[in-house]
Amino acid sequence: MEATIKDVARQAGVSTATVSRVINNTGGVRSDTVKRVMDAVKYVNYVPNIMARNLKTESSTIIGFVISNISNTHFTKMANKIESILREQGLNLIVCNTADDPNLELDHLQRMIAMHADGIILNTTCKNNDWICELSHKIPMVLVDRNITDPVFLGDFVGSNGYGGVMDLTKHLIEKGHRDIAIITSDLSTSTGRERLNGFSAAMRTIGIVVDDYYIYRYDSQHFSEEDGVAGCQYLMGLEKRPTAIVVINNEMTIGVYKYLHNNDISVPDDISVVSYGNINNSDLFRVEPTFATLNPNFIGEKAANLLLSRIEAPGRGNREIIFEPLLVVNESTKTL
Amino acid sequence: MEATIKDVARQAGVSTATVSRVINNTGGVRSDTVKRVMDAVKYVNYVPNIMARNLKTESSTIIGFVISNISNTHFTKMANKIESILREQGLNLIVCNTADDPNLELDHLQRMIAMHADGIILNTTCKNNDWICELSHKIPMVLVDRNITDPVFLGDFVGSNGYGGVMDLTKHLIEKGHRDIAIITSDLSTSTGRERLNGFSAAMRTIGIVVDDYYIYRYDSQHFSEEDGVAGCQYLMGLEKRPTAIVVINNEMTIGVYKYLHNNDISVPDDISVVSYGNINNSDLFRVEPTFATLNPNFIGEKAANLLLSRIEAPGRGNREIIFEPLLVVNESTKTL
DNA sequence: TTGTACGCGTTATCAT
DNA sequence: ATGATAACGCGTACAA
Repeated sequence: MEATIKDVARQAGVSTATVSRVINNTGGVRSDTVKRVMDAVKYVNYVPNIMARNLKTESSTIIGFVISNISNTHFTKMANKIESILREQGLNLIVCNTADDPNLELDHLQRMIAMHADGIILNTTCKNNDWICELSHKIPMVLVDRNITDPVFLGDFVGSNGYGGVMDLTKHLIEKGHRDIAIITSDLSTSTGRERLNGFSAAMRTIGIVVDDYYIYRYDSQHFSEEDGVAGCQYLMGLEKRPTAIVVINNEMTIGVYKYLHNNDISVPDDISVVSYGNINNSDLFRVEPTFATLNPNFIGEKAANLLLSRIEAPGRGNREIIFEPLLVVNESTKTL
Repeated sequence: MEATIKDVARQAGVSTATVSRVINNTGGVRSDTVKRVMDAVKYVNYVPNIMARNLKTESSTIIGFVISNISNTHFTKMANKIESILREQGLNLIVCNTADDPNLELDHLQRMIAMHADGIILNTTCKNNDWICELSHKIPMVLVDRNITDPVFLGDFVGSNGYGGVMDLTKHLIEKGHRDIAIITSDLSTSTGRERLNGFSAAMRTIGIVVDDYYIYRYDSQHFSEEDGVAGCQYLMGLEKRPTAIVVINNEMTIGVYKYLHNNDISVPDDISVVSYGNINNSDLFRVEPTFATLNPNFIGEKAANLLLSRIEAPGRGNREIIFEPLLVVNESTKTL
């Protein structure tokens, strides 16, 4: 079916070795034979078989970007940035979506290693930590957003200060006079989930409120999705005594919260204040612009790509961490009590 | 470095053939040897080399999804849907972003063919038509959104009726009394760009207006991006006599239009009416909900995935086309003159 | 039930 | 400057 290097060789009347030299331009071939080979390549429509090539060379030019939610613009913007940087180095980015399913994460990572990818940028589910720690010794790896704090892990991390960011958001509400402040958080087995909740708790402690498992205004959802935001908001709005403000710990869930409130004619910020950890795409066009803590996917993507490149150069180097400091952007979604 | 099938064989004290039989469970192996092999696999941490495997089997389980804009939720939602369908068949979706660059499109497609992908779902740049037509005879291919109307092309197409959709949008404006109607369109070498402009022209003809190259209210941008929407809007708002309404032919450009108008304190719909071809993510939260023609990425994704699956079964079958009929959703962005 | 041996398409080594 | 050939890791006849 597909033309192989042999077909080209036969067509050009040379050996496969020469063809190989030409298509990889290793040099040492007379210019007229180069031309003969090139013509033959065109003629038989030859495309080198990557499988076979990698089998020999023990390398691909593939970088895997494995993410938990391909519909979240936070990640797609990151993907854009990463791709543009890697492409300059002749590397090809491949995006894989785990949908936060640990099994899919394993699948994708297995495939990456099986393809002999040159590196991986991973937004992990945090459910395969041991396995990933082992993997990190075999392939250059950079984690984004969610960290793995295991001494065995070898690689870099780029994320944001979720503790400080959520603390700032919460303090902002406190300064506006709020006390009955709710939080919609998610999967606490992720580093981000824990950190952000801790930031909230720390801020609440300053006004003498303990946020524990029994804190009435706390909702721990399973995922970080819009649907989970809806569910969390529904729960909170169903309470006998409603909170006056909600802290939502990621952008997608905030959208869910906004939609629930809008669909149920609950006004922001008149009836309830809302703050979000992380930018929401196009939120400057929203009826009520959310107050949020900035998260910069371009920044994170750029750092991650560069860390990975330097790690590919020196795979054994020590772990590095880059933490983005979110800024508080105050908009219309919070009112003074 | 990496453990190979030989290491497993040595460790388990069997031949490589037996190991192969076990990991592919082809059967015909005593259960205790199966166990011995499995243990050895764990022990040496063996992952089969996909390159080598595919080199033998002449197949991968890879499906390429090559798109023009990974930041457009239209495509990421499609990706989610496609992935969930393909996964049931044990196929792995890989997403590649061309950013509407014909060279990147070639790169990605070359790599897909070189990886012996089992199929491709493509949102083409429409700049490599001849090459893609040839390619379509070598690998099962389904086009989404943008079509290639070349008799040589072998494959399926899933898209939407851009002609009718934009015509409906325009007629809606006409019925509201608008006459000075502008259009922001894009790259007319794409099938979608042409079609949608034609729909607009047809509607305008019903009120005796000719939309040609010199039609003052027409802006042809290069890409379909938000930035191009901004530029188009800026041009139109700079005209001596402004239009009273704008038809924008995709969702991203509409966002650009919205942002330009918002940033320049031009009110929608009081100062100008706007309609969009295609849904805008979260537009139900917008200050002014846009009137738009629906585009259903889930629908398109589902159809595309299923067409591809059936084409993989029978690669030579005749071309098929599925056209989604957009619905007009009237919201607040259009006012009666 | 298990093992031996060949070939997939490529690159790299060693001759020539 | 070019060619013959061994390897890469795997699956699979065929043999045992």
